[in-house]
Amino acid sequence: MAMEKTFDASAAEKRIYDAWEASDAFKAGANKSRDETFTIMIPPPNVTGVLHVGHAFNNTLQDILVRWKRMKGFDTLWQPGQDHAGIATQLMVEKRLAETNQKRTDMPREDFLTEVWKWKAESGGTIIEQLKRLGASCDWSRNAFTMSGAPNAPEGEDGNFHDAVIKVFVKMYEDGLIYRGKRLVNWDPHFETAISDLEVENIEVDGHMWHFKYPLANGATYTYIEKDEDGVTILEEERDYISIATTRPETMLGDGAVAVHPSDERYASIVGKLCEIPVGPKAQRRLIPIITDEYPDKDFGSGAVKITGAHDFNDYQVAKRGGIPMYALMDTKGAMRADGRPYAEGAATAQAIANGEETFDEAKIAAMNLVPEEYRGLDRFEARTKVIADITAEGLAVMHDVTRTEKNDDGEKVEITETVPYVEAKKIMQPFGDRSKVVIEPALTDQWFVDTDKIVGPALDAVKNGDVTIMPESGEKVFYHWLENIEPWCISRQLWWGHQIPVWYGLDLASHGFTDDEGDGALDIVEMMGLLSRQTLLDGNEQHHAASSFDDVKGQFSNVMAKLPIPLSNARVVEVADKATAAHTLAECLAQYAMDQDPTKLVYPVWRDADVLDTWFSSGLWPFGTLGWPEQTPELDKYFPGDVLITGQDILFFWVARMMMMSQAVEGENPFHTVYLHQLVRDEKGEKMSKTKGNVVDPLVVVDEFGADALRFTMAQMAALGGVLKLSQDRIKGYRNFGTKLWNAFSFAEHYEIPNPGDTAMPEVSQTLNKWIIGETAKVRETVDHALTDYRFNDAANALYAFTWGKVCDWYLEFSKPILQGDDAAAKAETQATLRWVLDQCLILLHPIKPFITEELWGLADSRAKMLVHADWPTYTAADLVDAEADREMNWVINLIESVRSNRAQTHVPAGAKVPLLVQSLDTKGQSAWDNNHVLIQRLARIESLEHVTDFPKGCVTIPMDGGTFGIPLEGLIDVPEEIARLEKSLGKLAKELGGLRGRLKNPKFVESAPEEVIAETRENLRLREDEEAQIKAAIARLQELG
RNA sequence: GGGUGAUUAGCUCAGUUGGUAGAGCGCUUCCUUUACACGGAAGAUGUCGGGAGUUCGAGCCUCUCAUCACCCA
Repeated sequence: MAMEKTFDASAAEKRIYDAWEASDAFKAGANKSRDETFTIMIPPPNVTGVLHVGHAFNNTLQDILVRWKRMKGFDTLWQPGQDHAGIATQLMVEKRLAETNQKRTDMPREDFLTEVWKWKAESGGTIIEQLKRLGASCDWSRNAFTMSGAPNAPEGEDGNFHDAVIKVFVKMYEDGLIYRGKRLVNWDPHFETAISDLEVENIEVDGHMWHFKYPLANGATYTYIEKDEDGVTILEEERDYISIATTRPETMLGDGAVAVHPSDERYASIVGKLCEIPVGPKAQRRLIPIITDEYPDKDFGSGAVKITGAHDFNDYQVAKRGGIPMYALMDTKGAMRADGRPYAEGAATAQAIANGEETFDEAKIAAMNLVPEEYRGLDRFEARTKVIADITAEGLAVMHDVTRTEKNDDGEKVEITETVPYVEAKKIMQPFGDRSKVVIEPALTDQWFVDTDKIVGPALDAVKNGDVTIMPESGEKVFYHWLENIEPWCISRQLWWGHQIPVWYGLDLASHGFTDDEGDGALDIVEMMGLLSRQTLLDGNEQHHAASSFDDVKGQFSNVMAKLPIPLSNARVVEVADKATAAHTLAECLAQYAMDQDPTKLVYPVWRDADVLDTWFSSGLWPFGTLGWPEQTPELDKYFPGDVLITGQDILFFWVARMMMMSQAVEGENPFHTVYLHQLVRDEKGEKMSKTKGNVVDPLVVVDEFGADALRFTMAQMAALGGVLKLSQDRIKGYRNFGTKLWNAFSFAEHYEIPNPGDTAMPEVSQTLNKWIIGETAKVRETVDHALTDYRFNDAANALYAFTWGKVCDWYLEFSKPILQGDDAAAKAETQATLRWVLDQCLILLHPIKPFITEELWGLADSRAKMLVHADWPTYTAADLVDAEADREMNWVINLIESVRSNRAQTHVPAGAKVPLLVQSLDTKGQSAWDNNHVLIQRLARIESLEHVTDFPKGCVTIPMDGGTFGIPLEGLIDVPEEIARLEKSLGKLAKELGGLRGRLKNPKFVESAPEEVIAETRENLRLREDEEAQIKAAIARLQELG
């Protein structure tokens, strides 16, 4: 069966991939011939995801390493899987529900989760199929999912991941590494959840800065003096207010203070006084103190800053330092709060606090709603507009004069000066949710945090002491910088899709005054009812415990209850939906008890945290969760810790650092020894790919057009460490052509009817040509191994390209033609065997990068012991196989052919014409090189004959070679002046080089300090150049005689 | 504002302990020669961003300036 003209990738790829899978070629440990393991954990793509060019790059590199190690006989595992991707997936399913006018919040949580699982079943396999099209050789039988084994998972989604996540949470909770706290977090008003710092994108947008007057209390005044840089007073006036600049007027209602810098003389006289927030009902304007803090920048705005601890990260720090109350103004949707007691009451309490007349704690502040009735329920941006309008209307906006030119009724230009509110147009950095794209609101909420300070140490040390290498090295600096300044990691998310936090809460009865007034160890009805009538159960504190299930947590609550007076000490712990239900249930059962005095009916209701864990909490467990942890499986034993993590630089903090911290915190080991970070893949101009720009390259479209191998080779070739990745269509096309070149090398072999028995051993050879190519093969094998060992994928790809095309196809195949067509049966047989062997080596060495076409060509043989995917990687070395003499001779031949061709072309000898060749003073080595290879030389350089001469004729082009000078007599064929000009040009170049070489050698310091071999090399170089110069000069002389 | 990286042929990029610059694509000329026109042969193009320094010698090391990109504020 004759080979097709080119490799039909689209037809062959699926067939080949199916054959690999059918033979379990990718299974963990497949083709192992040694005990060493090689493990790569795939960075799990989102289960919602579709393959983008970053995945294609990332997974190509992983596949190259895995295929290479598998062929080398390592016990290899490439662990695949997907991430449940909390926010992204929930968003996706919500969008889908919206198509049928359904909303998540209209359905029970269970039903929504069923929808998500349904959606996962439908489209979760997409990315797997796409990875297969790339040729990814993952052990798909082990495919993992970060939500596997969750309580609500449908059949077929069993697995250990949920257990692992819960177990780690409980362990870290018990070890004191996880805590609950009220802190300012990034709040996404669209998803109504907290998100981590890393999920926030700060984008510069056009904003405004408003300037408002905060009147001093009781009509106080002060002299405001503004000085310029030289200390000269430029403004002096009496003021009864302090001017505040803000980009967020709607948060003024929550101000707790005004801060100025301690060194700011302008305000020194009013520090400690009170000023009035100029918004809200006049009767209840709140007064807040003017304080000092290092935070305000004297040169920014007015130098005075309003402090709104619950709505700004900087203010939060100031408020914490200064003990300033932080009043939360917004609800979970980013609208102004509408809950709680009337504004007047809240404002009065706040005033009492500001006056120091009343103490406060977190819970008390949190319950207060300081939004005046007229603003309640407004969206935050509507509220902003209204606040601005109200303040301006009252005359408390800072005004300034603006002059503009206008045409009056007569068409004349007139200048009009108006006094308008002072509003600066300003670029401001605004935080956006990376998923929701809405403005993130800092919000003061109760969240769960990992105490990263406590677990960051081992991860830092691992890199510092070299246990984990980050490539490129610059990644290490970035890693240190982030980890050394690490913030607590907020891990709770107010979502439904995810691992529900395994924490249960109960009302803290001890703190509710369920006290035993009589001290008799028992509560009587009066004592209990007294408490209930105060109705403080809902506002009060809670206690919480973590455990992997409700049954496990029961005991912990019982233990606490046991310390309470009878009969509460015997109450049965039951689970209810939420806090409100708990309070209700408790009250009801106490009332019941009051009637029947039956302690067996007493219950203590607890409720589970409704939140789920940050997706990255579970993906942090990926290196061992995928191997069956917490079960001590054989796979865990064998494949953990793994070897290399290949991932994008953008994910270093999100994932890499957290995996390192979690692996250490849980298993006490580093999850891998090497991290290979790569950049974002960009378009050919170096710009980020984005849908809006329309420059997104779909890897599957590329695969359709050029085949997976071409894309893979391009990816490998781009993968220089630390480099920017620019993907260009032309390159991909070029490497597709490379595949065709390889294909044609095989059709060459077929054309010459070279036997193809398969699995040929390296032949014993006597022909120089064959010795040479075997040596070249050994060299490239070493280069490839070294390159891949060092993760220099581009070096490996380039070396293989240069070898296959530049050595095998350009020279070896050409050289072999005369032998293959000749009569020397022994030489022919040897060359046939060598050629087959060399081509097989090309397939083996190229297979990790170009798996499909190589497997296809491998299959052309009569029989093969194994598929190429499991072929044994060669171990021969250049030291054993390179024959220096053969090497020298073949290079001499190549050199001669190239020189003759070059001279022919430049002197316009017709390409088809055969020319005679002359040679002068050829030494024995040269003569033998000629004798051995003259057939090749004559054929490839189109030479008629060789004649020994003592002098070259006039009009002869000379070719200086090691061991003799060749010449082509061209009298009458060449354009003399043109040829002289050409030679003089090269003489000019040579003179420059000679100058440099001579200059160096004449410099005594160079001779003194440079290493021996460098000097020797320079001398040899000079000798050769001088030789060349002499020959060119001679050639010019001859030509001049002619002219 | 802080950090990291980049700046090399027309384009996209290599260049591993400092020894005097390479690849692919594109371009020019020639060739349809019995593996391959997704091919073959030959060729042109670089004060390695600017400036200074260390060195016998700098694309590579140091400093500085400029421009760009990304990350974090």
